[in-house]
Amino acid sequence: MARTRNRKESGTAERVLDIAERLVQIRGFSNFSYADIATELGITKASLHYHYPGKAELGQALITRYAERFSQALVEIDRDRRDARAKLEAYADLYAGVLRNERMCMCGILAAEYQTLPAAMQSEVIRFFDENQRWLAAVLVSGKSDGTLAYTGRPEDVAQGILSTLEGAMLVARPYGDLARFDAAARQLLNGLTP
Amino acid sequence: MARTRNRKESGTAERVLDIAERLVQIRGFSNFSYADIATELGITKASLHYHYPGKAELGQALITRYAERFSQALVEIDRDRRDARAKLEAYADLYAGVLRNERMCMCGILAAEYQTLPAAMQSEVIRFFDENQRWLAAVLVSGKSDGTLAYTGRPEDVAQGILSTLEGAMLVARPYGDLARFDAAARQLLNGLTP
DNA sequence: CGCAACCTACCTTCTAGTAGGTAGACTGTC
DNA sequence: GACAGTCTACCTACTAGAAGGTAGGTTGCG
Repeated sequence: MARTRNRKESGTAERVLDIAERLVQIRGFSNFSYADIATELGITKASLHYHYPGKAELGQALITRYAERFSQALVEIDRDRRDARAKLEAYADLYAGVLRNERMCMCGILAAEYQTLPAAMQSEVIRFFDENQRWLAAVLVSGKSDGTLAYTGRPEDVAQGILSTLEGAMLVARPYGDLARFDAAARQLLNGLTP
Repeated sequence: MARTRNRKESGTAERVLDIAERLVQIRGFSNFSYADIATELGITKASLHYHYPGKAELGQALITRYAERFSQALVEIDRDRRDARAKLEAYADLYAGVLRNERMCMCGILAAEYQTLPAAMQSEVIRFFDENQRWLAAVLVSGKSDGTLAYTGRPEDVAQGILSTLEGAMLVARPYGDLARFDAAARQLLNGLTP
């Protein structure tokens, strides 16, 4: 068992994703190449095609892993934070963490290049947003119950407003290289949802 | 005078900008080529280089014209709308108009590809955001005076929050092709600023 | 003529992607 | 336990096409 494990498990395929993920979040999907990854990893482009037959497949794998990790983070927030308000703060902090690494949310940057993305990636981007909004809507509903959040209108609409604001705050803050800019927008958002 | 006008003034250079502008706002700066413009215009790539020596120069001209038009629109809002609240609504409607044409705000999409942009374009993007925030901050201040707007904190921070929210709402709404999605976010934003 | 606005015909570099090969580890059979 | 075959993870060497860009020629108007 241990033998089968240490045969590989160094996981070139996974390291490819790590590098590609960073490149996407900084430069965008169409602004990095197989050559960039190959150079950084110290293997050839051809080997990359062995792991991911085409850039479209690599892109899909990228979003899938990103979305899974994000989901896990949401589960952990649900587990660790008591009230809805604290959950929302933790959610905003997820975004701040990405920005702290001088990156943009992957699906945010992919939304910008949406029209040029392979179809499979397009639907995965939508799925990511949908899942986030579902989670946020649930938090908003429970926040109204436990009295830690206040808002008017449908929770779905408010959820989508929260997502938009945070994505936009990242988008605009990054050219300035200014985390405070994001924090200000996030605080303002939370203030608007405080009873 | 009329003679000098109709010699050219059909303005190939201007038509190049029109086409490039549309392409940038839909696909992003690095996702269109000189060949795309040349084909659509019915001239050769080489002729394009006559008008704009390189893509960097074209990009700069693109932002400059876009920013000028935006400034004009802001002047018109100042002229036509009485109170600050109405100005803010008109401002949000500027964004909605862009989205109605199935486009993204040019500087929003350029912010996403910021790291790969020529330096000259980078600073023009920043200038665009700065100018918008200055205008918004002024509106917020006058809104507090005339009692049509309410907010806490520094007007500069609130202004940057408004910009972020609107850019983010466009970014997220476009993959869905759903204008209502943007409107919901905009209404929510304005509600939060209502006394 | 002189110049603006185009053209043809290139060039280089980068792009994703392919064909075909190889070292070495693993598996099944006698 | 040895041999044959297969699989994994890489390699070299290549392709076609698209990218931005250039040199130098042509055309037609004032």
